[in-house]
Amino acid sequence: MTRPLATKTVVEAVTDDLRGRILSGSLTSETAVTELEIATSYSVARPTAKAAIEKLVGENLLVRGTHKSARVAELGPESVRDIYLARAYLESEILRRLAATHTVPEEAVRANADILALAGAGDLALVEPDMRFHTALVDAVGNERIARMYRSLVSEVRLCMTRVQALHLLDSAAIHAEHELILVQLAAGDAEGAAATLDGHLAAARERLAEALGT
Amino acid sequence: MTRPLATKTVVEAVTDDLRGRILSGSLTSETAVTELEIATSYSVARPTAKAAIEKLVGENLLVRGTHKSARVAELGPESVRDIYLARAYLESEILRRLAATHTVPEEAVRANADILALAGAGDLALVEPDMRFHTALVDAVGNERIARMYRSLVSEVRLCMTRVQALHLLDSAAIHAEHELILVQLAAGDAEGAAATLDGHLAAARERLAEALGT
DNA sequence: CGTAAATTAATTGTCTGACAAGTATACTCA
DNA sequence: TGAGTATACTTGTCAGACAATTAATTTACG
Repeated sequence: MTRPLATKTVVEAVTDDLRGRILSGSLTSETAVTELEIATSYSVARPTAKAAIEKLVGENLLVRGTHKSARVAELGPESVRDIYLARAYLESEILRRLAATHTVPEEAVRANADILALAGAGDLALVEPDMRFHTALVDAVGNERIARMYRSLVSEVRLCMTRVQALHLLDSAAIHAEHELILVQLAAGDAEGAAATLDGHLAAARERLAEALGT
Repeated sequence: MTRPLATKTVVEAVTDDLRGRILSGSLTSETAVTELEIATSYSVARPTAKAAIEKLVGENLLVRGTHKSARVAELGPESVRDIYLARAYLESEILRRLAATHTVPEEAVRANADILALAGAGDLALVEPDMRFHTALVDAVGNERIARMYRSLVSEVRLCMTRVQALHLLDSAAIHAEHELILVQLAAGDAEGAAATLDGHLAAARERLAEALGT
């Protein structure tokens, strides 16, 4: 069996780099993303730039109307609440099912340990292990489509977080403690408890983020 | 406020028609979908056909590797189980939340009535109101991203169903009864009961569909 | 006769260049 | 100052072409 090596087409390369720029916050909704600008800055043809933009529109990271320039999706408080509520719907049910089989994903344990290790490394550094913790839970159910759906949400969540990276929204100790509680409840098979803890965990983050983005 | 009138670009028109042909089953995974064939049959340029194909790939209705022709996504038993399990994850949590507020969506009630009305109209006719029932429940939570995720699953479910339309997999009376029970449990605020009923409802459909598609 | 290598055909990836169509802005004239 | 027109900018679509890769067919050799 030959391993499928990661060869990237030009469109994919541009898409990935653009996505990185969006998620890192160096591309904001203030500046328009025109096809010509992308094409010239990457030295590719316009159809190539167009394809990359349309891919990101499909991922809901960019928005654009017909004959209008694409822009980074602006995420107001209502979008943040929508995203986090969607997360809560997905993840609380996931926890119920994991608790039913007393499953405690190893990757989630490692990710939570990393949160403690990075305690004083700045707020932005906490985002990655936090995301990894939740992603590990989702992946543990082994459902391809659930994982796909969650990925699309995660992109938007990261988009939010870069906007408020300067604010001290994340308290590493509190996050670690709540995650730990969830893991304990999973091991104990306490489905309702785990779901409730997660709801609280996400609700707190949601409201703080929504408030920070509020006009 | 000007109403956004539904003008379709050529790419959208081709995409919509192609999607219809896929969901109706007139395009199967046996025949390859080449860019040139689409371009000539619709009398559009190849880049236009390419864009339409890539849109449908983004919707997981078509699959294709680099430098290979696109094909309708083949859905074996494992895909069916994956899809239905994802549905169960989403919908059972949705029912819990709807039950918490004793919400009984009117559209779901109407859809379930239609299932009875179409009792003897052939199996394929039952798919539409069945889908409408579940979609109504999802839409009732008022979450844009949840709705988006569910839509992508529904497309794949319909893709499955067209493959087994000849089999008598759906018993309208049983479906109606289970739906009715869910609505009653929602009204009573019985979250666990509604979730359990749904799980059974989806599990039965899933196994019958998976078995029918089994090699 | 069967297997492996080489050639050929088919398909997609990407580019250049162009024109049409729509949007938004700026400008002119009343 | 306000309204209508004119202009620049951007996207939608097309045509044509070449490169790169995959798959199939043919050929050569054991």
